[in-house]
Amino acid sequence: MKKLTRAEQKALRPAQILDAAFEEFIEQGYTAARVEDIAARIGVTKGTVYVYFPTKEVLFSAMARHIAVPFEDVLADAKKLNGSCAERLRSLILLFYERVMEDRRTRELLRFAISEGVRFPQLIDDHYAELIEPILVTGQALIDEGVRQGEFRDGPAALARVILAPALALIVEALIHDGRRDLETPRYIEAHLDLALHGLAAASS
Amino acid sequence: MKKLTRAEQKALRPAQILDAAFEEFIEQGYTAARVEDIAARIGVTKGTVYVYFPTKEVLFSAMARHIAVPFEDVLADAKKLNGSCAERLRSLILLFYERVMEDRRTRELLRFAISEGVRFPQLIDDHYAELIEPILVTGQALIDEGVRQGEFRDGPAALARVILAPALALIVEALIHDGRRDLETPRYIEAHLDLALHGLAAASS
Amino acid sequence: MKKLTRAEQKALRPAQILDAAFEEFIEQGYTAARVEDIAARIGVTKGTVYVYFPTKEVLFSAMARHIAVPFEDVLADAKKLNGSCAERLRSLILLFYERVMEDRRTRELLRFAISEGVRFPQLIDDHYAELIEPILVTGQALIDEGVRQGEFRDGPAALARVILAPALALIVEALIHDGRRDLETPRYIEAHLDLALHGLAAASS
Amino acid sequence: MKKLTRAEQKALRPAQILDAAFEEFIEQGYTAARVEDIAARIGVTKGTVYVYFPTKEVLFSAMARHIAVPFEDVLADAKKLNGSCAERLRSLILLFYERVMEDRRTRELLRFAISEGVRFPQLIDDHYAELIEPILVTGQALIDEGVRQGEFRDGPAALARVILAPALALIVEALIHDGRRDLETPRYIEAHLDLALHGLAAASS
DNA sequence: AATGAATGAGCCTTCATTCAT
DNA sequence: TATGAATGAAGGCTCATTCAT
Repeated sequence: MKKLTRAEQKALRPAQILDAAFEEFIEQGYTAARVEDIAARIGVTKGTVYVYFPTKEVLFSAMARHIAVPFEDVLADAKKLNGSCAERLRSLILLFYERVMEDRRTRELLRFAISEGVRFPQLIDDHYAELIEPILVTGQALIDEGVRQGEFRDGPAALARVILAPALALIVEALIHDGRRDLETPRYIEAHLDLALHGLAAASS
Repeated sequence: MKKLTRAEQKALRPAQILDAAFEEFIEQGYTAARVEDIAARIGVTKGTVYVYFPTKEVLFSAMARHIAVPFEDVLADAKKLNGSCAERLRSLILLFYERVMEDRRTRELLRFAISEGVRFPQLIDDHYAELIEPILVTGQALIDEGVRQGEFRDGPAALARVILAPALALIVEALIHDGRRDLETPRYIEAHLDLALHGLAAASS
Repeated sequence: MKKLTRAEQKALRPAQILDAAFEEFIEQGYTAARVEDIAARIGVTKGTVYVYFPTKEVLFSAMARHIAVPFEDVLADAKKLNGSCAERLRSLILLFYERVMEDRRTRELLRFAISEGVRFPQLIDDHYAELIEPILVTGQALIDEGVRQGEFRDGPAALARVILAPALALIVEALIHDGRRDLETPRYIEAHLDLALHGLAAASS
Repeated sequence: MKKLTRAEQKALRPAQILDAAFEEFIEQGYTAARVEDIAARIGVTKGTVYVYFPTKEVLFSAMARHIAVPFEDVLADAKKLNGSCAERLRSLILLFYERVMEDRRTRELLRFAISEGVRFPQLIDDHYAELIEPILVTGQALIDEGVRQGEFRDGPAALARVILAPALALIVEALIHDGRRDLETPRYIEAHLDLALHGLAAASS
């Protein structure tokens, strides 16, 4: 198991370093994190990190991109949903909870967006455009379709950002309490779905 | 106006330092902020900061408490609301937007909760207990009253955290985009109110 | 003796540091010299050096300017010379040996010009224009005057750079052998004067 | 041309490395030069350099010896000179300009003698004994012969170091200005020859 | 109360050198 | 012979903190 060839080792190193960097940056923040501690997490010395990443800043950016990758296929899955608009909206919300809220890596990505945004504005804007915006666009398209079909009522509430907001808010609560408090996630999600679907429902329902 | 006695000067110093610290900590984060830059903001040297605060950590905690003060009277105002439960809920939500979302200082307090939470967990927990929890309790009490009075339907949606979540989410969006993008706040708030009130409304309404 | 006030100490620091830097840069060269060793020479820590000079590069430039100062009054003295042109040329050459060749600080300045010129071209050019050029101009004026007066013969040899060259060459020998070999300075100077004066002498002399 | 057998390649490697080292050491100085950059100049990696030279220090010494080789036959040519002593001295001086002053490699050797002398005193002393001293001895012998033959006057000026000094001084000027200034070499050489020959000429001439 | 010179621990980054491939 | 991943000892520079004035 421990016997990897040099070439194999090398191919794995960047991802290893990035994963270690993720943990260290989360725990300490960009400035307080030490390159040496990142290296130590995978049993190498700091020189090795510099073989792959020229500066701490580049390492951070690369780490952010690396972590964001799995985020991308949430969208792919969102496109495959079936059923009435209400059913599909419900599924979209649930998908968001499962894949974003419940995945530590994407959750922590939001922490970086908030805490290191001043230092890496470009990074944040790119991530927003690539990850968040498409989900909002998908959600909005779904809502608009529901309105056209008479499933949802036409009114100001038909705004995807607001409909999905409780999921974002729960991630924030999770980041703030960081395991020190019970979020009552199942009940929260149920309330969210209930509010969204009732709030959007056409008057005759 | 500029002529303050030494005694007056002295009485103001701590608040001055705390305000300067707030700005610097926001822009740089706890670790990257420099005591010397905080001092420079009010035209003194770093030695002066140490006259009032023994360490950078203590300074940060004091700053957080100092910034949180105006937050407290949101609650007082919330208690004075009149009208039907729906009207009062509406007012409570609007109050939250006006006094929290729109106030830079309380908004940035949330940034600290997210970015420095690992370093100052006690601080975060205290703030949550003193500031957020009472508002949620007040909101929940209002909703529960509405349910008892038949104004609101009885169901899972009747959860204050979810009802208020869009306001929290908008603050987060504000922190992330930091002025680089239009949040469409008025439309967002309208949608939030519309969703909350329709989502909670009793069926016969 | 050891009792200096803070203010006095501070006023002396820059010069102290610059003198220490001079010694260290000579012994090690710019790149190999360590700021910490410079500081240690005057019994302070490296942080202190950075209180006065923001980078090692700036420190080096400041040191070069500091060392070059005494150089300047060689020129002033050169202007005061009396006697025939031959006597004044003789005195100028001797002045150069006494004040430049025999002064360790100006001698080492030439080493920096040669060894660190690639790194600090501006510095070298400035020094050349301020220190060497005026001496050559003075020497050339003297020679030209001698020619006009019939004291010196008119010919290609009447070129100050060549007439003074042996002095420069001796400095170079001194830098190369660095005390490991006897330069026979008195005999060398005598030969230089003899060559210059006979070489320039009008045919009839 | 580009097709060399491995064996040929191998035989050339050391010289290639030494040439590359020469360039890099000139541009950066011993300490600042990087082994990796030396390797890159000939399209290999630093490991290769270590195959041939165990340390950077050894590499530097080897480079100095390698560069000095062509220097040696200046002497051989000097021995072949014909004509009167004045003619032979003239030729010797010109030979020195052509072969030393005008050859970048030997010129830069002088820079190393001055800048890295403290680090490699043995190297400098060896070079001096092998390269400079013989030339001075040859020059001195020639002058002495001229004196004996009545061609040159007997006096202090008859010192080879002083007679040849302007050539050394011009090399130094070349090193200092490094192409940023016109040295007026032809005129300078003419002046040098004129001064030397007039300065040494017997009184009756 | 305010200053700012001085400290020294600490961190990012570099690079000569090693060695398994 | 050549490679280049990995090491680890440095070294430049920063900054929280101290303290004499």
